[in-house]
Amino acid sequence: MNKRSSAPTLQDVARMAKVSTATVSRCFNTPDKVIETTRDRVLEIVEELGYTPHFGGRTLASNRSNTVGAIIPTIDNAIFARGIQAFQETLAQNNVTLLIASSGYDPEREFQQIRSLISQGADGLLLIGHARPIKTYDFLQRRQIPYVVTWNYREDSNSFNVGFDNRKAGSKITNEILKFGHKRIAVITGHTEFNDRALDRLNGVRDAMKSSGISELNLAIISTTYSLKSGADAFEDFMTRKPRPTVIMCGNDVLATGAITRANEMGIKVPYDVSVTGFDDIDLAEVVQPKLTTVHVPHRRMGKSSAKLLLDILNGKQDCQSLELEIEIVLRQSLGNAF
Amino acid sequence: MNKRSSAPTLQDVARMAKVSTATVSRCFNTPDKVIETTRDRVLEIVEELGYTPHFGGRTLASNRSNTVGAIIPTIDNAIFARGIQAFQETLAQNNVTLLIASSGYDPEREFQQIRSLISQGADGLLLIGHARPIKTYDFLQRRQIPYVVTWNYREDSNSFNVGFDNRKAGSKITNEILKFGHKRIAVITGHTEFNDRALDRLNGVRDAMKSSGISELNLAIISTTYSLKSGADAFEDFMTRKPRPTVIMCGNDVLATGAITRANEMGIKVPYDVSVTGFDDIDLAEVVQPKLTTVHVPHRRMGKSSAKLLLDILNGKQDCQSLELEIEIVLRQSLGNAF
DNA sequence: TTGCCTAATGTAAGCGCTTACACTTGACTA
DNA sequence: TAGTCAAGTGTAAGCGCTTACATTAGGCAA
Repeated sequence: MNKRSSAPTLQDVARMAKVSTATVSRCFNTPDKVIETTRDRVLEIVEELGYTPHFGGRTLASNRSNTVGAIIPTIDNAIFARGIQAFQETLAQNNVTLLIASSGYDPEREFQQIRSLISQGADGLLLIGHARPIKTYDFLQRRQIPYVVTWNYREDSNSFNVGFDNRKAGSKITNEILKFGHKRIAVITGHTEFNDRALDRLNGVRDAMKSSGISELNLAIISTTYSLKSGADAFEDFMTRKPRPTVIMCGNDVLATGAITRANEMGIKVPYDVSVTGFDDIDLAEVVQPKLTTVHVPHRRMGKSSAKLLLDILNGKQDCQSLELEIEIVLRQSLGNAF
Repeated sequence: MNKRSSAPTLQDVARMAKVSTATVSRCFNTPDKVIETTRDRVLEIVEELGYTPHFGGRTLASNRSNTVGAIIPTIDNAIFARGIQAFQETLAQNNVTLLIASSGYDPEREFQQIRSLISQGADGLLLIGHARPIKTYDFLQRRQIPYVVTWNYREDSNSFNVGFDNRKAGSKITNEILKFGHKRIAVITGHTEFNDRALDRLNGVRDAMKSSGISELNLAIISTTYSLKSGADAFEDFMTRKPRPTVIMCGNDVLATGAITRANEMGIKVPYDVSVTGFDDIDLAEVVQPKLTTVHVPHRRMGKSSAKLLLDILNGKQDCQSLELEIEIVLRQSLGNAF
């Protein structure tokens, strides 16, 4: 990597403005401690030189970076995009920069990324979901790293936590489905290892079935990766089984869209031949035909609230609180009566 | 922001391993200059302490950060997600971290973000498109910042550049459309100010029409923001005009999907009543009914190649070359004969 | 006038790291 | 045997910045 040789330094500015480096520094950090005439002169030079403070020097000296990190499973998925965008916007309003890294749903990589972001100077972190190895939590604990867990809310969590209860959400949509008279339920879920959102949703389905007195024997599950094609393939798999399920619940809208697309190709009519539901309520849900009945997740609010909480923690605010958000079921056309 | 007080330092490691700080440092940076027994001892302590090198110190001392920044118009859009994901993966393979910032299509904010990323220590940058104010280029020039422009390829660019020629692409799909006998063409484009991709695509349409001897009077244009709803509204607007266009070309697949969705709602049959085309070939294109005829953009290849080029530049490799990628037209169902 | 206080600014230490240079040791060559 | 060299390690300077503390100057009360 090459040198950033030509970058002007605080020294350069100080020399040209005929003040000490301390004064220049104060112009940035505590402007009201510098008399206006001096400040103007300094800022003029700053402009002229195109001076930008050197981040490394700054963090070293002040032991803070105004940077937080977020580690998300993948960038390439609409599921996270909206929430992260809101998270970032809120941080930006507070002059905090966001570093984004992705783990590819791999806890080991997540751990590395956490270390990497911390050594990059991140003051705090945003993490998705609760499920991660103890050693990761140990590290966070030992290094006293402020962090917020989002995308899932758990009553009993030891972490600061903003999100919705995926288990309740799973139950809620299942109850809705049961109202339509469905008995044979199939679930296409994302892999549940180290993905507590997926796992909790699935357990929510089980909860609801149990409390309605429906045997687990009526529940069929395929777990797969999050892609249109996986959703489509899993759908086809279910449709070749006998007896067919009457409803196919999908772990997110991407899987559900894949399923419906395949249904259309196979000439299977949704919801007349089989119902399909999604989860998330991303744009896709209103694009696919028939439109998806799904769980509406308040992504933007989640991102914004997470940012606020993390900022509060970092600013040492007292009694910071975890926050549970509510979800709603959005009834569209892909869920119909059991036949 | 709070202190990271409890982080162990190089010193701590050195003391516990009974070596100098230089040796510990070498274990990380030039491991083959340290004899194995020493290295093992050091790494053991590193593990035990959960030591992570302090980024600030590191950048200060070495004047490099192994970090590059990317400024994209928005995170919340599938258009960029795939390419950026590939970009990031390639960097990660080379132990380079990616910082992502978003500009919201605003050149002023882009400039700020560039400054911010640079002061964060980014060694180089990825920028989307060529269109930005001179002062931004001046800054990049003056500070000698290595950068790669992507998502558009221009023969005459002064910048390192990986992408496809949006103008040619615009022509190419227009020619395809003309083969289907279309004469009255409507375009729904993103705003073209400081968006050279959109502008070039539009100019490509004009080029193709001109060389086929079709008057500009047969071209209607609406420029709008990139969202499903904007696409839908613009579509409806066009459909109420007389005479109606026979084909609606959309600046990207999101707009096109919005258009088709609205068509379905209005009972307008695509492609029998009107044809619709997109641009990008994201997942959406195969989900919407009818499936989209669109321009396939090699997003992943673009991201990967951009990363490689940027890394080469940063490593001071000689004769780095800009790279033009080819696009292809994907014929699906949304384009039919003019009626 | 003297003494005290405050506001503005300067001085200089040191944040954690890399690296040029110096030193030590042991092996090899002439 | 002395001389040369390379490998492994240590010493210490200094990267750009913040900030505790020191200094200066001017205003005001006694």
